[in-house]
Amino acid sequence: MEKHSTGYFGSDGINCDWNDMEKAAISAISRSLIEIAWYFGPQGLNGECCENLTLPEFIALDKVSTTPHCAVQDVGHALGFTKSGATRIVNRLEKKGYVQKLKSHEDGRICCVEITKSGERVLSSADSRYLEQFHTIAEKMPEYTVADTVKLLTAMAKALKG
Amino acid sequence: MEKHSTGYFGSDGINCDWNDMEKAAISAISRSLIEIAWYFGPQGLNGECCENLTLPEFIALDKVSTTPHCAVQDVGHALGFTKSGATRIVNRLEKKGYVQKLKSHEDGRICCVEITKSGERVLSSADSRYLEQFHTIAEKMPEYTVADTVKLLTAMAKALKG
DNA sequence: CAAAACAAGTTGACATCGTCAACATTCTGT
DNA sequence: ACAGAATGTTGACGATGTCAACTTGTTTTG
Repeated sequence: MEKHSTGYFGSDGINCDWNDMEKAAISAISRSLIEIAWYFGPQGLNGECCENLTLPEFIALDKVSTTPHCAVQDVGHALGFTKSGATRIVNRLEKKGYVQKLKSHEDGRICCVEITKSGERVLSSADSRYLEQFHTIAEKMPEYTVADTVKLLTAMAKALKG
Repeated sequence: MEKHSTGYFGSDGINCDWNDMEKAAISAISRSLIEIAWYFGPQGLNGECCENLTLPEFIALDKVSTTPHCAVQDVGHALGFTKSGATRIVNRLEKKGYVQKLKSHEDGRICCVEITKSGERVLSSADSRYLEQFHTIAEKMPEYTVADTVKLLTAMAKALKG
């Protein structure tokens, strides 16, 4: 459970998963992770998930669309932003017409952010774009089926949250 | 080969890998990808690969360390930046003492960017940090061995470049 | 060989984007 | 009712990348 907290290069050979990999191969893992993160991240795909939507905006919009009575801070938490940053990204989405802000009836301090029809359209379009990208990549991995790749990535995403 | 170029939601059932997944599951893939990209990307890990190094800086430093006679623009290409942006990120690394610029002897226009000892140290430290993160995540995926996960991610990273 | 075209790198002006701190407004607990 | 806490907004700011114009050095071409 805590075996990695004191270093994963442990040379004692006990409780270490990395024994049979040389340092070079290990380093390759972090490069792969970064490669993937960079490719699908904020700078990848020409810096936009689809026309008119950056990656943080996509994530924010997704959060709004999947959260009933979504507060501004909920968006902030999804992104790891401060409440100030949350306000700003929600405002941007509002200016683009993808969300609207409504005062909550239960709590006057809270803004309920809701996705608009236009927002749903662009969200789905961005989704498609990512899927297309993924499909293209998956095709270049003949040693894996698409289903297997999807399964592992899904498990990994789930592990990130847990 | 070209089956996805006309849409991967094809309903004809021919040449379509997505048949047996509902739309929700498909959408989950792009969410997983984004989850991963966000986690390991520029905003993840507190916005720094390790103390004093952002993700673009890490990538730049890695490029420098693996490219003999690395020109400023080589760094730019690795990141998808303009030559102007490349100049700026190299300058930042230089100011931090992680690289140094030398005029090329073969071509007076070119700056050979070289990593310093201090740069190598921080690069390795950032590497470790990523590895640690990965290890933590991998532990939360009991259905896969670390080796299998590594293998797939490596294949995926390779596919991105190809 | 000289002039034009091209390529590498730098720089000033600028746009974007997120943080910090201070603030207004609205709840909550006692 | 009142102190304290929570939500959200805003001005000032810093970080970061682009664009266009420029300098310098190389290559091509007539």
